[in-house]
Amino acid sequence: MPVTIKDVAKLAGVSPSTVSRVIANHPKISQATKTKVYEAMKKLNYHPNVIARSLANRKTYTLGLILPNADEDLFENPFFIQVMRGISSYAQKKGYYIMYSYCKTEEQELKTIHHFINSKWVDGIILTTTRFKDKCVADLIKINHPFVVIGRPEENHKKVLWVDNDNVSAMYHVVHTLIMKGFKKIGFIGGEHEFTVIRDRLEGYKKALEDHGLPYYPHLVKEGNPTEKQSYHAACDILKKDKPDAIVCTDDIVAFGVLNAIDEQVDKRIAVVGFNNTPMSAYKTPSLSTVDINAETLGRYASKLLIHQLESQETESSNYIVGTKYIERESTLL
Amino acid sequence: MPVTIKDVAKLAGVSPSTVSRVIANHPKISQATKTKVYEAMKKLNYHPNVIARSLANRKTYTLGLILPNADEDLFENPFFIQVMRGISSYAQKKGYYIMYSYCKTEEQELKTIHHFINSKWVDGIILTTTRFKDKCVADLIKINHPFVVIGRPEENHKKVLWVDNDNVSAMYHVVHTLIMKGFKKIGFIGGEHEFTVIRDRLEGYKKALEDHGLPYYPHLVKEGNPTEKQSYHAACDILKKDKPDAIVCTDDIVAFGVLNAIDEQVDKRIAVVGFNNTPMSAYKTPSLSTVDINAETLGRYASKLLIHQLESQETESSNYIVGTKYIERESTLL
DNA sequence: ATGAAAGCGCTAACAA
DNA sequence: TTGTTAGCGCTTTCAT
Repeated sequence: MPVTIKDVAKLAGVSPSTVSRVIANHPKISQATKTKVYEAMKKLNYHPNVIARSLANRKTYTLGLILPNADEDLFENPFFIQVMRGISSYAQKKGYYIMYSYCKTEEQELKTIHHFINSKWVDGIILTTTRFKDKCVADLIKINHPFVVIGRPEENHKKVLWVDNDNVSAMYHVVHTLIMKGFKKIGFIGGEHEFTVIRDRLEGYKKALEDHGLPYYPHLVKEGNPTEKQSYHAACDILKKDKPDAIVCTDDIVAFGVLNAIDEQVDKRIAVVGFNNTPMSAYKTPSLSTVDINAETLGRYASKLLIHQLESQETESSNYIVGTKYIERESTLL
Repeated sequence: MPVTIKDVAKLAGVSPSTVSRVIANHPKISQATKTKVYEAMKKLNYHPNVIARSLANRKTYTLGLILPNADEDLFENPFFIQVMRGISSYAQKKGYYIMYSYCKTEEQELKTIHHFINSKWVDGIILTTTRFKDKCVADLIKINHPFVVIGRPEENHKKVLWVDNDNVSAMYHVVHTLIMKGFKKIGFIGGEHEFTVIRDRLEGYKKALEDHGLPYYPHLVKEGNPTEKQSYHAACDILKKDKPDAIVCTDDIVAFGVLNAIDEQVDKRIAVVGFNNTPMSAYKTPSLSTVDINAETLGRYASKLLIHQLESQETESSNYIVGTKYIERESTLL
């Protein structure tokens, strides 16, 4: 038989509601009764039942985390685990718990989100990637349920909570740096165009070329499935037609595929830059120049924004931009 | 105002309990009322409130996942994310959700476990690593709460649900294979001795040496913090005193540190084997021979065992041994 | 500052 | 086969 609030009340010689008030740290409660109640709780080893509290409160103190389950490759990307740790570190501090769910497709994401919300499982939702016209974002806006998204949503910037890197300027900086070092013909290989992060990085790439008066060659730009294999083929395609002196990529895994393709060339002097600063990027030979996007910070701010909204606290803004850092390694030192 | 079971009952012209029975797929319910109720649910867009159901049922359909948060290095180890995916894939199929929590220390693990249980958040607990005399395991046994552990607990084999690789024979096989290839003086560098997985792999190492009539040299064996840096130093220590022709490691990250140390040697002809088949192991130059431990399968079986126990289904046994596979790559081809 | 009582939404024993 | 009723454990008006 579990010990309930009633047992505590009885032992402390007060009413259940008083015990409840003590737990909730209600202001108008005398120090004397507080002490009595705390003692009774200790003596009985009482612990509030979260489920009962949730039912009465209509608040579960749980956040639902939607994780994509794309390719193996993509998945083992430490990005997600870093994000999860960031989310958890803030949430835990605030007494929130995280429920996660892997979703294979956008359809399944929608289904999971609706289930989380309809069944009243969670107070808020965290999305970890943003598509161009994201149905999840659209739905969440429509049903007006609290959520935050990692990655800038294409529409409704103001209404939506989001955290992201400034991917345009991050990639701009990479390309700019390469150009300053004397690279002139720079290719771009990226993931699916439907994700805003890819679009942004492509935009930064284009902008940098433009600002430096360099032409944009469509045949040097490839987007697609960001696996090592696909990226290898993408690089081969480019190298068959032309010979860039550098290739920037939207992910380290993409860069690895590109490096493999370059390795088969006679002239291997092509600089490569990845993105995300995965552990692998440092281990590879040659080590890979890449961009650290501070994934853990992205996660931490995501839960921060969401929890603040749930507790209707004032926030400076509805979004955060997390800084990035270009890390130069051997793959750009030719 | 949320739509409840009462609204459905009213519209369908039945009692709330009948609706409840329809939801639970109770056998003794006429097809006619079933249809009526389903229609009413559709019409009202009704979704059961899990929290209320949990309170009435004393069952949350939620599993608590305890994740260690050791070193950055360790953490970005894809092992955990693979395990998580495995857990989730089975749980989701069975209608269970997963709540995760990162714990920095064993103390915090204990605290989190007790909180999960005391507050009635979860039906069962999943532990992702096992220490030698694991306090979490001991506590969970003491309070007799359902749980499963990934890694074989040192004590109470029979009473506890667990899944693990056969780490003794996995490492035995590695060392055996090396010996068969002509390696004679084989070192061992591993993680903390407090973890059973490390103990087991060490045991397999010793056994293989013994079975092949090779001596066990304590100065060729190091255990400690399994970071790249620490492992580098451990390897340096060994190489200062002696010159093994192979070193087996309990983790790929350890092996990377060892490779760095070897790289500084004049004679680099020392074979290295890692463990866990991380993506990095294939990318490294030279690529690293390693052992695939099927982390996702470990996770899947863990949730399977736990959920079966929660639903008091018969299980063939209280534990699973998940197969391993030695993957030979360049680091052992000298 | 504290207590009584109703209710959060669902389930289950007991009746019918 | 279905309805009635009494909880599950906690919160929260409304009194006092």
